[in-house]
Amino acid sequence: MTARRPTIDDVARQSGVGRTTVSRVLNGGPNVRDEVRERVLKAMEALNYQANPQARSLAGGGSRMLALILASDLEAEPNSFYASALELGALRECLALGYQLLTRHVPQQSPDRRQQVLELMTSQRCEGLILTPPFADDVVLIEEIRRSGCKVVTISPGGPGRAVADGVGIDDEAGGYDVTRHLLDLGHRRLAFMSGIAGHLSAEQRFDGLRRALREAGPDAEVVDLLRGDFTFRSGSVLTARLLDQPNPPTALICANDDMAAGALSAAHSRGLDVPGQLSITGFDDTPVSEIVWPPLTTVHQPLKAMGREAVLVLAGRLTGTMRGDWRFRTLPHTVVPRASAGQVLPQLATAIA
Amino acid sequence: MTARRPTIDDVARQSGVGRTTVSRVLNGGPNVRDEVRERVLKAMEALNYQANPQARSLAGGGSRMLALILASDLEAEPNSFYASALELGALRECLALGYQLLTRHVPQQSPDRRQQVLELMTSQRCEGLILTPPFADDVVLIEEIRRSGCKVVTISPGGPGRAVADGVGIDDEAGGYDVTRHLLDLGHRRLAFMSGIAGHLSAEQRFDGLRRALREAGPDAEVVDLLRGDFTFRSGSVLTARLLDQPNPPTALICANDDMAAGALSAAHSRGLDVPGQLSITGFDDTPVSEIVWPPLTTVHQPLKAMGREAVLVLAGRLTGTMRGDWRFRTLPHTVVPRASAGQVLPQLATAIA
DNA sequence: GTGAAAGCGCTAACAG
DNA sequence: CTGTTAGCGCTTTCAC
Repeated sequence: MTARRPTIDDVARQSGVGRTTVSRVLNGGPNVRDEVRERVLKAMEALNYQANPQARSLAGGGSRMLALILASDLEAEPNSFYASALELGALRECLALGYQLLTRHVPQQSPDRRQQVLELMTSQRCEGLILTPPFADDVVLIEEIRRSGCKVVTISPGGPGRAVADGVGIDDEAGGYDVTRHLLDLGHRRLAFMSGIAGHLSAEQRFDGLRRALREAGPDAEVVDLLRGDFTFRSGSVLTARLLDQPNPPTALICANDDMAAGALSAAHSRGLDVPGQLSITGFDDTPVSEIVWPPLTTVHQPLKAMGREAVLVLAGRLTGTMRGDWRFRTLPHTVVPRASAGQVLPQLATAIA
Repeated sequence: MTARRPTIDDVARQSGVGRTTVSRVLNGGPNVRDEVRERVLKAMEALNYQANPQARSLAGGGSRMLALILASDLEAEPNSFYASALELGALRECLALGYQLLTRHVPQQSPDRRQQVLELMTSQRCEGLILTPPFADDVVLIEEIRRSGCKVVTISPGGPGRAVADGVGIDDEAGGYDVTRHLLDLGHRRLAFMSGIAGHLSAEQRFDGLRRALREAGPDAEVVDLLRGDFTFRSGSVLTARLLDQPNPPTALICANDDMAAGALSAAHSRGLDVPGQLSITGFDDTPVSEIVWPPLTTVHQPLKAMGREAVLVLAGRLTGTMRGDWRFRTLPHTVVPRASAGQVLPQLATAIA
């Protein structure tokens, strides 16, 4: 029933060479005459041959398996768009380079989270791992992974991660600065910031950028509230509802990601607040969420697909030895995407404050 | 550097038995004294042994690899939430049962889409495939997969798929019926329906349900428009904008999924239309999108995680031989989730029509 | 340049 | 009940 797949020996026989030679052309090895290589390639074509990855990896050749590790919040819905975009970018590059990509969500609060990552790595014989925050700054984990001979690249490492592995990401501090400037330019002076979980260092840097922008803007601009969310829609809506309960709320709320901004929007709507008329809200990431909500979110675009692609490229470079030397952090460009959720401070609000 | 992983022989030596015996306890085989099994288990524990899946699969044992095939629209953003929920449910069950899960998005319009699925299957040595629409109704594909000795289970097959493989899903016709009844009960009589791509048969059945509900409701209830979308947010907003351009629009719009409903909502907002005051909108699936938008979407809950879980269970049953006999379709319960996007027809609108 | 031989870690007959 | 013997398809020394 099951048509047996052709093996390397079938190709060898068909092309009248030894098995080793086939293996050589398969792996782009040296010491094969062009004429012979040609012949082997033709036989592969004819037989529709494809190397068996299991056998290959068992025999000691690389497994050509990479893994993308994403943090998940056991009970909260995962930030699917963020994950998908990263995955898509990585996947495309893997395809182009002939790697396999495994994507795994690991509960970030789990006490054995490191163990889970390590287990995936060993059981699947991964050659390279892509770590997203907060794993990207888990120096201990990174060292353990490397000890097993696996390459590591981090997405958006906050600082510690950059010292121990290659990394890819945007300049988060500048992103926070830029979106804050955008709001300041619109006339806002009373701002609130909603951060994500504390371990997500690169997101924390967005707040550093906000502070820098405020310092530059002078003493009349201030952060009236600092809310600690967890990147979820729910936290965004709950915290914003609480924020709006207080007297003299801010005129603008900067959120560390789009999901929380969507939650903030929802809370504003439930109170019948006009956005951006009475409250401007901004997100971060520019995931599809920012266009799905109403009004569409002003946000900071992060080139997630490119980041995924770049991560694979780095891994491949380290694996093949093309890339050598010190850890490198590759900064990709970000942009503020002005949409309708952030607007000018209304005159009466501005004067009320003055 | 790289600590060599313990092999089955290490375990055998350590526990003083033959390699085969270890293999047997590994695979839960019969013919092992409890005392010996105990001893072997202890040795595995002590050595922190984990079977090498590559070797296992190469040796002819099952690869224990399952794959979830999702349709993607090359250029459109994927319906991430739908995919994630299905994946999460499947993944959890896989973990429990000791299977690996591979998730792959395949462009549904690609001429070689079947080839892509088949290639993934053979290259990864999958033992079972979970097919989502429209692949779930691709009888040719299903037969080809089975010919390779791989088990198949479909998610939401529309009809053809049910005749050739096991399936899991809700009663989509009833779902369409129920949400339509909900709207009729709210007083709506002029309805519009937005469908997804034509090949997605189970989604088409939702429309059958709508028609049944209308027939029951009598002649004054009617479908004033039938829009053909493609399940994306964009198609939802574009088509709705067009719909609202026409004179005498419907009072309610039933969308075949949440993403299109979100798009519809967005289009309504851009025109300053009150939802649900002037237009009620409903979605389908109850993905997080339905809570992210404003007002939250009335929708039909589809137990996606349970569907993913159930699919793996079926595959496992067929693989182990626990489940035998004819293809079975397992219907999971759905429910209408009333939220704020659908409301009563306003008196003036009702009379305007009368 | 090329091929023969020796495994990688495991499962699956087949004997005991 | 348990162990022995062959491979699964490939990469890798190491001869030629």
